[in-house]
Amino acid sequence: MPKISKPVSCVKCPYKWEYLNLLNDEDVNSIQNSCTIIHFKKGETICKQGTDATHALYLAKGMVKLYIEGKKNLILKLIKAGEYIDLQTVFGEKTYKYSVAAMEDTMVCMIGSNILKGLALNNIEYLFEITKAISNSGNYIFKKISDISRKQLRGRLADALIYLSEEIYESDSFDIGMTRKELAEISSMSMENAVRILSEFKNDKIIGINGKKFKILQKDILMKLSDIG
Amino acid sequence: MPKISKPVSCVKCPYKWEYLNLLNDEDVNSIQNSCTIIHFKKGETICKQGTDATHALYLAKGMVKLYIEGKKNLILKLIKAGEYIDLQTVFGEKTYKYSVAAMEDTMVCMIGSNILKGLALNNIEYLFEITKAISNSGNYIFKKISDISRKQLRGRLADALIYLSEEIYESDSFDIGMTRKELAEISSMSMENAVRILSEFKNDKIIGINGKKFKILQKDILMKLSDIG
DNA sequence: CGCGAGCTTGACGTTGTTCAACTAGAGTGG
DNA sequence: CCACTCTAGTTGAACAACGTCAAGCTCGCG
Repeated sequence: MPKISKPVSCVKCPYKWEYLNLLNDEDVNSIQNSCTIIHFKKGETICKQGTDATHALYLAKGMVKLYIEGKKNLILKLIKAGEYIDLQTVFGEKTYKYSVAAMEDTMVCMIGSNILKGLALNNIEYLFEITKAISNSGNYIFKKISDISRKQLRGRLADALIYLSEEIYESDSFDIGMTRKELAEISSMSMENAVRILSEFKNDKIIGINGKKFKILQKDILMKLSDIG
Repeated sequence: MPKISKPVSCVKCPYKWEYLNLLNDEDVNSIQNSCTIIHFKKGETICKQGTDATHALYLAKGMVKLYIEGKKNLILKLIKAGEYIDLQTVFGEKTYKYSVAAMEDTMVCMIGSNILKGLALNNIEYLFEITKAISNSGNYIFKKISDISRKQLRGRLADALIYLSEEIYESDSFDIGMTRKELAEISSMSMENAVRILSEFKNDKIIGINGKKFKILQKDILMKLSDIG
């Protein structure tokens, strides 16, 4: 079960949102009072598709996957520490359109939706940054939907590998930190096909694989595969 | 070529955005001064994927399609009069992630990005409504991506027909106002398959078709097809 | 040592795209 | 007014892409 606590000081918190300092002391205080800190273990569900959002979820530490559930899951994106997970559900229709689960041990700050909305309405620069964040988070989805609906297996898997390398781990060598099944769910394909194409890439010396440790050897080819789809 | 003019009065405009009255006179004035009205004919491109947004586009009259270009297009949604077309490109990263084209004769108000952002920063209720609009527009895309990535042809075409009937034309009988190719681009399939499945639906008396005039005869079956994917 | 979860590979059937041929209707120029 | 052409729509058949099923493998853990 998740471990629950209260923040000691939001102002001094090393994990705080970069725009928190746009708020005055009183407003930070009201965040701090309404905030609950929850620790999730790897695999635990943080929010569930179909339920209503009652809190804004700020990801202070760790990493989560945001995915759509169904007969087969589709992972839309991974989120790293320092971002709100779900602002558009707080400011728009309040039903979650997706589920979120921890990819590693994770620390989440839950702030009551009404508290956050209330003080956004009191501080326009803060609201402006929130609006920017929501906009950019939406923009990412456009790329995803176009990639998934048009590219074939190799292109989609290349996309996933580039995504992990550039956006998530920011290195050519990384531990994917997930199962083959999850990698397939990022690329919207069956687990077997993900494995098959990984083997192809390995045989063609495009990537090196050792268990969950991946190394991108020929990024130009991956890029090309992503390009031609 | 598009026909260009200036607004006479934004306050008295019958097509104005429903939240325009949150602004004070001075701010409405600055919108009116910076606004250019453009009339597009059916088929004309309103904005082009890959270019940078310099203006907010408000759709006063008509209907447009918002689509991602590539070897094959994917129509993400149709937008009816009374909405901004692209707020997330104004408030987030300013490169258009999609193209927009007129589905019928259309009237668009172009308002300089900086003007709109500037007065959003002066009027918090206005910004709040903008934030809500951006959030909900993003939420729609989540449904789309999950439908497209997981359902098969029949389910996706059923989705498109239900979408046209419920969201766009709000009737069981409607003129689709687009080619079979565009209908296929909504459902992310080849034009030939769209035609084939339409014929199936027609033979099974699920829908009636006469040229571009469609009539939904057995909505429950369409719903079921959408459900089982 | 045995068990189970995750991984790997091959074979096969299904789904969807592409190519090709044909039809109907709308617009054009003689 | 009639050929001509062009585009949208329609249908069939071949082929490629992808998912599913099944079998076996490996590694960590009790």
